Amino acid sequence: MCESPTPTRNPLERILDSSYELFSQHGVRAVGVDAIVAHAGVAKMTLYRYFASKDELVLAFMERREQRWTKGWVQAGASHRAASPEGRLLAIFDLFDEWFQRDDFEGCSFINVLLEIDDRQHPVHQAAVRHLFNIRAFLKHLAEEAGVRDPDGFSRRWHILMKGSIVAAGEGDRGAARAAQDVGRLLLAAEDITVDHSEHVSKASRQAVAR
Amino acid sequence: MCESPTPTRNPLERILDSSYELFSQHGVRAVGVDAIVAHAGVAKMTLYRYFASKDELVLAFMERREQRWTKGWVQAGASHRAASPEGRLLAIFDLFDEWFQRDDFEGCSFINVLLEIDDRQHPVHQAAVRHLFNIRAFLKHLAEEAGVRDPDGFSRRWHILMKGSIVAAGEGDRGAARAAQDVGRLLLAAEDITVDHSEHVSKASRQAVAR
DNA sequence: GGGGCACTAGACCGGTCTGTATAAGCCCAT
DNA sequence: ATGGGCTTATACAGACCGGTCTAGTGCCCC
Repeated sequence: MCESPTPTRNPLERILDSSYELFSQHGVRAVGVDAIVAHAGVAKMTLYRYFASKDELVLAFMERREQRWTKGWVQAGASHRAASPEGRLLAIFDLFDEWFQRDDFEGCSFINVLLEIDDRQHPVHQAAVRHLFNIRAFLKHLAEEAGVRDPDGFSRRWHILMKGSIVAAGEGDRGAARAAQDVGRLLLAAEDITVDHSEHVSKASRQAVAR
Repeated sequence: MCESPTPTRNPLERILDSSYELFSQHGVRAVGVDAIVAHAGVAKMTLYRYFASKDELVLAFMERREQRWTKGWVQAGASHRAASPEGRLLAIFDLFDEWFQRDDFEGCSFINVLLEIDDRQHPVHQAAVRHLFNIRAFLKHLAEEAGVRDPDGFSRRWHILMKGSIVAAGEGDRGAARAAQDVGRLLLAAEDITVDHSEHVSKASRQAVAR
C-alpha cells in the first residue's frame, strides 16, 4: 500500500535523475542509454520520446549539472560561507576540500566531457567549453568586486587552480584543495599589495587556516 | 625501386608508432585496435602476437609517452632551457606555451586516461596515476635543488598549475601557460622570502620575463 | 631446396552500442 | 464504456567493439 513517498513518478524526471547520477559518476561515454533506462525503470522508447538522441540527453545533463553543481553548490556555497569577494573565492576551496574527501568523488563533469569528446566541432564538446566559461564568469564577477587589476586574467588563473586541484583529487590527492587554496592566497596577496589591504582576506584566511 | 627511406619496416614499431599517434591524439577509448592495425598497415594477428590485450597495448603506449613526452620533452627541454632549478621550473611553462599554440595540441595523455578509465582499480587507471606521480617526482627534485621548505607540497602545487593550464588549453585558452607561469613566479617568490634570496631566481625570472 | 617462422588477409564470434519497430497495457476524459 | 495518448516490454537493425581462427605468403637459414 504505502509505496515509497513520491517515487519520482514522472518518467522524464526519472530519466534526468538517472542520467545525472550515472553520467556524472562514470562519464557520458562509459554509460549507455540502456543503463540509464534500466536505472530509471522506464522503457527505452520513453527516453527517445523526450530526447532525439543520446547527445541531446547529454546536453540536458550538462544543463542540470550547471544548475546543481555550478550554481546550487559552488556559487551558492561560496556566497553563503563568506561575505567578501576574496573570502568567497577562498571558500570555493573549502567546498572542494570537503568534496575531495567523499568516496564518491566524481570530478568535474565539464572537464570530463571536454576530454572525452575530443572533437572541437562537436556540440557536446562546445557545450562543455561554454559551461566552463560560465564558471569563469562567476569568478570574474568576484574578481571585479574584489577590485583586482585584471579580472579576466585573474579568473583564468583562479580557474586553473580549481581545475588543477580537481584533476589532482582524481589522482587521489585528498589535500589538493588546501594546496590550491594556499596558492590562491598568494594570488590575492599579490593583488592586495597593489590594490588594497582590506581585512576581509585575513578574516577568510584565518577561517581557512584554523581548520 | 627506391622505396620510402626505411619505412619503419618493423611491424612492432609500426604498431607502437600508430598507437602513440592515435591514442595521444584521440584517446585510448575512442581508438580501437582496428584503427591501429589499419594505420600501422599490419594484420590484427600481428598486434595480438606482441600484446595480449588492448589494455597491455595502452600500457605500452603510456610507457612510450613517458619516454617521449615526460622525459624527452618536458624534463630534457626544461633542463636545456635553464640552468637553475627555479629557471627550469619556470621553463616548463615556456615549453607549454609553445605546445598550447599547436593546432594538433593533444593534451596530457595521463590526465586523459585517468579520466577516461574511471575505475580506480583498473591497471590502466593506476598506471596513469603512476606516470603522473613520476612527473611530480621530477618537480620535487627541482624543488629540493631550489631549497624550498616543503618540496613535496611545492611539487604538488606546481603540478596543479601544470594540470590546470593543460585543461585550460584544452578549452581553447592559448594563454594558459603564461597565466600559470605568472602564478608559478609568485610561488617561487613566496619561497625566497622565507628561505633564501639567491640570484638564480632573479636571473631565471629576468630571462623568462624578457621573452 | 626445403623447413620453419613471421606476417598478411579476411572471415568470424559474441558482445555492446545507438536507435527503431511493434504490440500490449494503463489511465483519464469524454 | 470507450476511445486516445502515454508508457511498457521486447525484439530487432546495423554498426562497432575486442579478440580468435584459418589459410596462405614470403623470407631466411640450414
